[in-house]
Amino acid sequence: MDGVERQASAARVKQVANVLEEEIVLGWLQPRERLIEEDIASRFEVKRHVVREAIAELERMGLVERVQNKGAAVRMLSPTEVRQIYSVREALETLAAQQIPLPPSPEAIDLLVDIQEQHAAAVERGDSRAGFRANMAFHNALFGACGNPHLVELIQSLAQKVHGARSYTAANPVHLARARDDHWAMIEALKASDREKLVQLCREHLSPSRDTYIASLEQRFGKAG
Amino acid sequence: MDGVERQASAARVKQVANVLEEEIVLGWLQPRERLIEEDIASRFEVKRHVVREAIAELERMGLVERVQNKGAAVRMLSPTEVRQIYSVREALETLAAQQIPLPPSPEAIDLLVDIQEQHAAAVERGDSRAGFRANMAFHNALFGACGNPHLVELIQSLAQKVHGARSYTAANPVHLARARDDHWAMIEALKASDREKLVQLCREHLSPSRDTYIASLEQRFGKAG
DNA sequence: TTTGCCATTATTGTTGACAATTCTGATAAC
DNA sequence: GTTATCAGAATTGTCAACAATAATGGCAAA
Repeated sequence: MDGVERQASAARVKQVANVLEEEIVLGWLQPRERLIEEDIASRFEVKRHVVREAIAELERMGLVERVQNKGAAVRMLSPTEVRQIYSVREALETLAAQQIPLPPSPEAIDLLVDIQEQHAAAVERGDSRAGFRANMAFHNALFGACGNPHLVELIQSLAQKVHGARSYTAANPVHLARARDDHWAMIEALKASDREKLVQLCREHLSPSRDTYIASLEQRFGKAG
Repeated sequence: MDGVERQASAARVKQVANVLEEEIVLGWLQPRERLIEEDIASRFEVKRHVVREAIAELERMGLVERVQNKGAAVRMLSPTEVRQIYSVREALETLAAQQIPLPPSPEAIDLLVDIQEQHAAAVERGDSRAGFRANMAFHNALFGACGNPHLVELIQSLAQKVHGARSYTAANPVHLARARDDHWAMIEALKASDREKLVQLCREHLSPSRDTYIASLEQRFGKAG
């Protein structure tokens, strides 16, 4: 028996994919940067076929682009794509917000407050990695309250797609602080059973990161795209 | 040089996945039925790792379920899941219908008419396989006109998830005829630039297959689930 | 200096063999 | 007759070596 219990391979695949996802989101891996299977394999101490599955997962999420015999590279989203994705996100997230039963259960509130305290702490100490995780957890918990897991799944998948577009905001203190405030306001709206306010907050919560990304993109590469 | 040009493996994976998808949808593969990797591999004359990727794809689509060391089996959707998925489908498809620019381009109409003629012909001669394909093509073309590929992608993925629930309707002449009539009506609404009618048609188009599936499921397994 | 070609290297794709696990059916104990 | 146990078969998971392809860099010709 090994000292460390041997994980099921499915779990290892997920783990590798998650770490790579974070590194893309946080901008440690730049667009166009290639993902070399063997390098990743040795880094995570897994076999190459595990890395292959993880990369396939990232491809499905839209974070990475694969070309036959040329491998995978971090994907670059065009401003148009970003706009389209955010447009659908807005529709789905407001839809979910409209379906959250009000008043929410005390447990749901407690969970959100719990997560949000972690998020606030991460923002406080400038830990963008923990901030990213807590942010994702908050949105999952919030929209999870709508009671339709399939809707939540779609929201998650769309959020994942633009994660790559968030490296510009995920490390920016101003945006992080703003997100934190938004989250607290959402919790207040839930407590007050103010659906209109909640929906509005969800909608407005999306714009800043979208606009920041598009602006920085157009600045770097010109207005085309 | 081979007589048949050798396909890229990515294409072969897709092809295998598509055929298996059809067989699940048409009920040739029953729920709980296992998918044996080697059998499939020899049937399609591909290597096992190709089959594995294809099955992983089906798992992502939600058509099969995988268990560690036990393989994949056709997935059974509970009535609750079906209801939840259709609820999101309705939201997304009406959303897309609302975004289709009116009046539509003549080319778009021509394309839809073209596809729909194939669909009608398939219904006429009772070819459920061709009917399934044409039906899918019609919906892709229709919602594709909304101009947001990411929205279309979500609609497709949701449709795929409940494909397995459609084996009851996909082979039923009454339902096929009804779908055919609905499609023609949609084309008419497009021609008339009658958005309200179009949206209504899209919404009502979904109910029959959902209700039929749920009813047959509850009849077979009782009202639980 | 630049450009085109070629050999070398780096990387991905494919394969078959083997290991680990689960399923099946027969046998024996109760 | 039923249940427990176990060997063998069937099936999935893992691996390392090999093949195929694309990237790299050097060298010669202009």
